[in-house]
Amino acid sequence: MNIGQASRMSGVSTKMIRYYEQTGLIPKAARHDSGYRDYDEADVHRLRFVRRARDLGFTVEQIGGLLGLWSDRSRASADVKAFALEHIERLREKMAEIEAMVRTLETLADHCHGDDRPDCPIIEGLAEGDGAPAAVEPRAPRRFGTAGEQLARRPVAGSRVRGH
Amino acid sequence: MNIGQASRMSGVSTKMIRYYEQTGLIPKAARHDSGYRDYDEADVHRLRFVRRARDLGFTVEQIGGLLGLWSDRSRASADVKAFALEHIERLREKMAEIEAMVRTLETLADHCHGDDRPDCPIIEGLAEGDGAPAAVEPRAPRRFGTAGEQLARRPVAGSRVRGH
DNA sequence: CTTGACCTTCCCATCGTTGGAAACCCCACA
DNA sequence: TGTGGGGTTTCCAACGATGGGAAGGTCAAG
Repeated sequence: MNIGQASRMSGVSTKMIRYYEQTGLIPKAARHDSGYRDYDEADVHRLRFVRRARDLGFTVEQIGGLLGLWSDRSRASADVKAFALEHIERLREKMAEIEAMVRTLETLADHCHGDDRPDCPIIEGLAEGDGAPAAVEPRAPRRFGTAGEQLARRPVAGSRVRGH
Repeated sequence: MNIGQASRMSGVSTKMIRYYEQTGLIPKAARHDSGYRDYDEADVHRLRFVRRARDLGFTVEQIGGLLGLWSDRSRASADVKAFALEHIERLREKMAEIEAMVRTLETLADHCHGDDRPDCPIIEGLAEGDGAPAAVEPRAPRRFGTAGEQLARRPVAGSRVRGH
């Protein structure tokens, strides 16, 4: 089948299928004489695997590892479990960071009367708030970046395949 | 003061200070005869504001809005509060997405014995799991992208200024 | 044979951030 | 006065995952 149908069946956009192939996450697709990529059920199966892993927050690199574990019939289930548990741990850290943001913001918002007057503890909190970096000892490098950095991200993607 | 000192005092890297200036988030800095940028206390104050907002997960664009609210003495505190509450809402959505991932992964991991044998419900869940996109109706476009997409992000950044 | 849907390979943009190169500036020390 | 080292300037590129679009080739139905 052509890439479009594989896309529809897997839920991975054609753009991403080509990208995954190009970066080596998935093997190069077979080609028709025309040059069109040709996919079979196994390919679609793999693409679905990739998409589900992606939906669970694994990076493409990690998915490479998962694909390896998938096709390695000699690997122990403990290996997979460790992989998953580590990922869960990372997800929890991310959640904790966001939760901390929410708490801070709620505290600020709670103290803001939210009426027509200009005085606003939220803005003042941002302007004068603690955590003054000059007064703060160097924070240890964080393994996976601030959650804040993750929030500034990309628009519309739940609409992956259908989106065009 | 030079950019380096402003960076140290604000917790914003020199790179980012220049970037914020270039993109218009902050006004162009004054210059010495030498061409070096020149910052005063007010500039540092603004940079700190930006950094705190960033740490709370606001995008640079949103921070532009916040800076406007900050300097607009005629705006109502209600405006700021609405801004904050909306952001909190977005943070909560993000958390909920990640939480859903965690739940799914935990369910899978719970069913994995995690020993030397190769059978692994985690891998099988990825390979065969429900949510088969072909069988699923088009999901509505999501306003802020899947949380999964946010997780593939950047290394080391808590070490912003100290990092070099 | 035309039309339109599909496919191909390109390159570009996004967002926030870092890295590096080549050049220039400043200050202290000899 | 020379020199060295550190700070600074601008510019260009990369990351990761994704979408957008152009310019052209292919295919199947009419």
